[in-house]
Amino acid sequence: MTPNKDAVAAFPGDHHDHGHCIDDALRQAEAICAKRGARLTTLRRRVLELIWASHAPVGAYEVLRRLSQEHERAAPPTVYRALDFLLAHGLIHRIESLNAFVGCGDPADEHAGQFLICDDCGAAAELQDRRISKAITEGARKTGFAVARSTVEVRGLCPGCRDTKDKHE
Amino acid sequence: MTPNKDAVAAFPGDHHDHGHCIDDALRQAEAICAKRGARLTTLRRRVLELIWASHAPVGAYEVLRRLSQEHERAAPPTVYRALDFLLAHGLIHRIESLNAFVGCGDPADEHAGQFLICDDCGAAAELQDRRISKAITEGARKTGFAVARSTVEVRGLCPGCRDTKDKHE
DNA sequence: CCTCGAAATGTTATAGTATATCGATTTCTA
DNA sequence: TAGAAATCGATATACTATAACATTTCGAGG
Repeated sequence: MTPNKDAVAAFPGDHHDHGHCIDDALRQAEAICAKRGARLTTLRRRVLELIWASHAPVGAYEVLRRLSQEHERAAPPTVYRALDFLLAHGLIHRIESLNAFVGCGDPADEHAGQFLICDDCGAAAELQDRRISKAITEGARKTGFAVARSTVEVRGLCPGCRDTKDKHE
Repeated sequence: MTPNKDAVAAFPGDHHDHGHCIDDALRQAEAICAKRGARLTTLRRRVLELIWASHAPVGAYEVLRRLSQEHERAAPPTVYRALDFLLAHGLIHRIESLNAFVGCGDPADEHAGQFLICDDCGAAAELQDRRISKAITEGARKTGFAVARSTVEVRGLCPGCRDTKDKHE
């Protein structure tokens, strides 16, 4: 078991080296796929890269638009199949409340997604807070419900946007 | 503030008097709308009733299909407008992970929705568990995120379906 | 009661999200 | 290298949601 990862993720600063985020994600993806004998094809790799273009979740059709600029024959199934693959291997997460997808920062570790989504800049940070998972499992158990998986999507303001609002409003 | 409502909701039994659920929901809706000077028109009332047809979330187009059988001129906006009204007044909730809507069992009390959704029978039970809300708020706070509202949708098996599975599998 | 303005609903069109299906191609493996 | 399986191409279509404007209904004030 991995060490405690409560609130592991946070919002990267405005000026972080995002190229590093992308490189890191792609390297991890390759390692994971290699280990599992899964094929991270050029197309899938490229879709993963496009999703990692920022920390804000991206819609499937936005991925399609971007992909189309370099890949003549891209159609909705092209993208959805790649997304399905990436989801199946935990390389991306689906944000239900946005019908959008975001890169997973820690794909090596199986985990339920908990997301903080900024209403201002759109960025999504992934949380892995044991207290939240535990509260959910226990709350559910009281009613006799057996938890399989859970979706937690929190909206509000990220630290950066909160500061901006404070100054200007 | 209302008294503690941790885990207020549970799954109604298979043989509960669902007519009572519907009547109760409609009565509460009328009281709330009256108090606020909001107009619970025939159409809105009927849509609320259709959503309360069961404890499983219903899609907008399913509502439309049902409504069409008695209301010749129903079109998508007819339904979506009614849904918007009902959402605005807290009479129903939207289940993001299903693109569907479910009646609110306690519309008089403002609350964040936390839902337990059975993968087998489709029923959704609403939870109002302070520990979950608290864990989310605190987990978010550690990262400097200011929570506005949160979506919690838990999938798994409800007590009834869990029993059934135990017997037959 | 009447009228006027606002709210609600009707109507048509279209945007946005996702999948079914079948055929062609590539890749892996025996 | 042939056969099977996985991937991708291509087309069509289903499902979800909203835009825009016309018409009707409702209710407050005259």
